[in-house]
Amino acid sequence: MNLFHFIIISNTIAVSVLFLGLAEGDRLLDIPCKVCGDRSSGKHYGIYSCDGCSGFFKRSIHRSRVYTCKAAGDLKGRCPIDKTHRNQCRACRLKKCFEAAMNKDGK
Amino acid sequence: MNLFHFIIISNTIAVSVLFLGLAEGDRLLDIPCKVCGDRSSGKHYGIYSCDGCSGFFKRSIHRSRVYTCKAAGDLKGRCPIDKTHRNQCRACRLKKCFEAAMNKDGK
DNA sequence: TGCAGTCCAACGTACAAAAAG
DNA sequence: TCTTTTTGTACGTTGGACTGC
Ligand SMILES: [Zn+2]
Ligand SMILES: [Zn+2]
Ligand SMILES: [Zn+2]
Ligand SMILES: [Zn+2]
Repeated sequence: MNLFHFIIISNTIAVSVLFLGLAEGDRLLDIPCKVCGDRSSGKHYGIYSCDGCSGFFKRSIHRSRVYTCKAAGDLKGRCPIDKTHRNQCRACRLKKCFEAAMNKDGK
Repeated sequence: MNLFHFIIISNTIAVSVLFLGLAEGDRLLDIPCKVCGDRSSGKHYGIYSCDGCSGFFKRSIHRSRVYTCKAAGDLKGRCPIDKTHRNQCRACRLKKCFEAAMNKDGK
């Protein structure tokens, strides 16, 4: 949180103004998961993400998973990842996790 | 944390600005944590220790924790305690805290 | 001032439920 | 059907930020 404190004094008047700025770490509710759009419960592995994507990324990393997208042709690697489809293709889900800048060390 | 306080005074106006900045050399002492070798932020419970070991010791003492090392045979009670392994065995971490002379009363 | 206590976001482990095979 | 794997929630732990003495 940023904190600035200004005191301005003229002849007979003193004004003290305290600014508290909302910064990155402050609690902001209802920010959706950057991977699937579901409701996030805060930051996980560097980005706002839901418990599902957070757990999926954690398991994939800890076990060094390599997934393959089973779609064919132009559809390959382009599976939709939202709350209802996120479990249909692990390859595309993990890809989207990385694209959303998820990382092991929480940035 | 470094703290700079500037006061600028002209004829009829004084401006006081308080900057709170995070500075590099501040809490980063050259003396490492005697338990895990991570950088310490000063003395905690009697010895130079990092925030992690300090918090771990505090929680263990306040809640009278008793941990058991899960290693077998000759390895029992000899788990390596450094920055990357300190969370893998609470028993050995706490043991090392005591061996480094950590104590409740900070002396 | 430095350090102990408090707070809490983010983490890891465990597990019931669901899905896969 | 049965067995194995995966999912996502629950819950305890970690450690950095903050408060107070
Ligand atoms: Zn998600
Ligand atoms: Zn796919
Ligand atoms: Zn330490
Ligand atoms: Zn051990």
